[in-house]
Amino acid sequence: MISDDAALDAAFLALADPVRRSIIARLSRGPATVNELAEPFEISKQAVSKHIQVLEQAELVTRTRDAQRRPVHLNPARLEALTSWIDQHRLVREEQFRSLDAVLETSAGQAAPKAKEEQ
Amino acid sequence: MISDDAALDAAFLALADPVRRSIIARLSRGPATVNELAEPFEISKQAVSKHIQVLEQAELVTRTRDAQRRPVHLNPARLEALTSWIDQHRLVREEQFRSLDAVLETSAGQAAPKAKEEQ
DNA sequence: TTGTTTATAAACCTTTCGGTTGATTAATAA
DNA sequence: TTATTAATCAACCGAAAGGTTTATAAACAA
Repeated sequence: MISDDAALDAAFLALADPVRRSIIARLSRGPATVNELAEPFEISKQAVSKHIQVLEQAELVTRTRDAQRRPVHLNPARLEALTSWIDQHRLVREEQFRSLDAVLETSAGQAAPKAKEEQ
Repeated sequence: MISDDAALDAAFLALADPVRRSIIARLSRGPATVNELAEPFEISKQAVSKHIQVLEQAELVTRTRDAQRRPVHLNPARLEALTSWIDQHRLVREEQFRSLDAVLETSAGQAAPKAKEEQ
């Protein structure tokens, strides 16, 4: 389970690009080589290679070796770590919106409580 | 449920920053004003205001009005949309990694010559 | 009215991102 | 050996991100 800032930065940033998300979607059906992954896109193979490096650095994918090929594999554990982070902050209290004024009144009373940071 | 590329870009990008994730974490405990949200950080309030705009544009948060204040509220639905996207691509087959060569053999059948033999 | 609080806008700077092209490495095939 | 295939490296470019400071707007309090 990651909760490290830099690791979350890298992972969320990696998913913030349609090409990389598309690569993830492809890999969810099984491993693929760079050439295979590059084929659907109109950008250069080098650009796709860079995208894969971004995903790899975020540890969302791993790579193996098969002769000249460097097959790319999804790392489902990292994806799960992201849903885990999100779930921890998804706020259940549905009434929070309605009781806004009351909440503000209360929390503005004293100096704002030092945020506890994500964990 | 969002699946729109631009919306996903914006949402994942918004989470790819420790300040913005920290803001989300804070908001998961209830709404807050810009000043309250800015207090824990060493950056300027203007910078925090920009971060909030990024979150707002990604529709991860919404804003209301309370006199001079512009309270920020979490939008749990958007967060859920992200976990939903991830879950759709989280690949269950655990054996995928082991059967790499077989998979490559199959998918490379028409594109490449003879793949490597079993290890 | 004047002043204070809350927040944004505008201009600017530096770093990073996503893309390109051309050269290079590594493994394999002939 | 030479050629082919698979992929990366390196240098470069324009656009966007994240920060700053200064100035402005909007609501309220006196």
